[in-house]
Amino acid sequence: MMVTQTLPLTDISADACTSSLARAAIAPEHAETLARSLKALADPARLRIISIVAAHAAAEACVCDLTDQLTLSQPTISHHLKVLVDAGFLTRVKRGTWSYYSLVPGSLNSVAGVLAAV
Amino acid sequence: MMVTQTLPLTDISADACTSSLARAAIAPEHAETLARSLKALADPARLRIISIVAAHAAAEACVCDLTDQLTLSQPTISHHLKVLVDAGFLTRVKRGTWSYYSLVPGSLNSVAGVLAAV
DNA sequence: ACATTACATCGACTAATGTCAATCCAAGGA
DNA sequence: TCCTTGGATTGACATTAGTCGATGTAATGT
Repeated sequence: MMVTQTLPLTDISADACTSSLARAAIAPEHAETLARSLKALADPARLRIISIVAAHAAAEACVCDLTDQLTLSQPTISHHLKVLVDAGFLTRVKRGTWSYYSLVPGSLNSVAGVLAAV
Repeated sequence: MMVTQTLPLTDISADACTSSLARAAIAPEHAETLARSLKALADPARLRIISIVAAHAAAEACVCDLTDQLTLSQPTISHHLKVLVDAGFLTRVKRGTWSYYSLVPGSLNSVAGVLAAV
C-alpha cells in the first residue's frame, strides 16, 4: 500500500453527520473541503473510472481495463487516476508491472451524506 | 416563476434509481450529465450559497442576504446564482425589486442518491 | 544484457472557470 | 420626471484544468 492521501475525506466523514448542507449555514473552510472533493468527482472521465472500478470483480481494476473502455490516452487516464487517489476516492496497489485501483469504501457515501439530508 | 432551466436534474432523478455509480459501468452520456451537476456544486462559494439559502427561513433568500455573508462582489454572486439556477438546484422568483432564491426540493438528494448506494 | 510491456511524469497547449469594474435595466420613491 | 436602489449582463483578465506526445522507469521475458 502506498497511498498518496493528503486529503479531505477523513475530515468529511468526521463532520458529515453534524452538518448537512441544508441544515445550517456551512462553515467556509468546510465548504472549501467539500468543494475539493466534489471537484474531483465532477468530470465525466473520472465518474466513468470510478464506475468501472466499482463494477469490476473484487472492485479492483488495472489501468489497461480503463484504456480499453475510455477513449482517452494513457497519460490522461493516469492523470485522472491520480486526481481520484489524491482526493481519497481510490487507492492504488502495485503488483508486478500492473497497478490495481480500488474504491475507498466509505468515500462516496460520505460525500453523498453531506449533500443529502435536506 | 421564470426559471431558466435547460437542465439535467430531471434526467438525473429519472435515472437515479436504475443506475448507481457503483453497480455497473455507467453510460458515457450519463457520466456527462452527472458531471455537469457536480461541477455546478463543486465550488466553495456555491456550496455556501446553497447552504445559506436552505438554512434561511422559508428556504428563501435574496441576493442581499448573500452579499452580506460572502466576501465576494455582487456580480460574482449573481454569476454563481445563475450557475446554480441553470443546473437546477435553485429557482428564482422576483418580487418588486428583489430576487428571491430557493432550493429545488429534490435536487440535492437526487445527486446524492447516484453517488451513494455503494 | 536487451527488448518489451505497463504505467507514471513532464512540458506544452487550449479551453474553461472564477473574479471584478463598469454598465445596464427595472422598480419604487421623492 | 428624476434619482436611487437591487440585481443582472458584459468585457476583460488571471488562474486552473483537461488533453496529448514525448520521455522516464520499473518489472518481466528471452
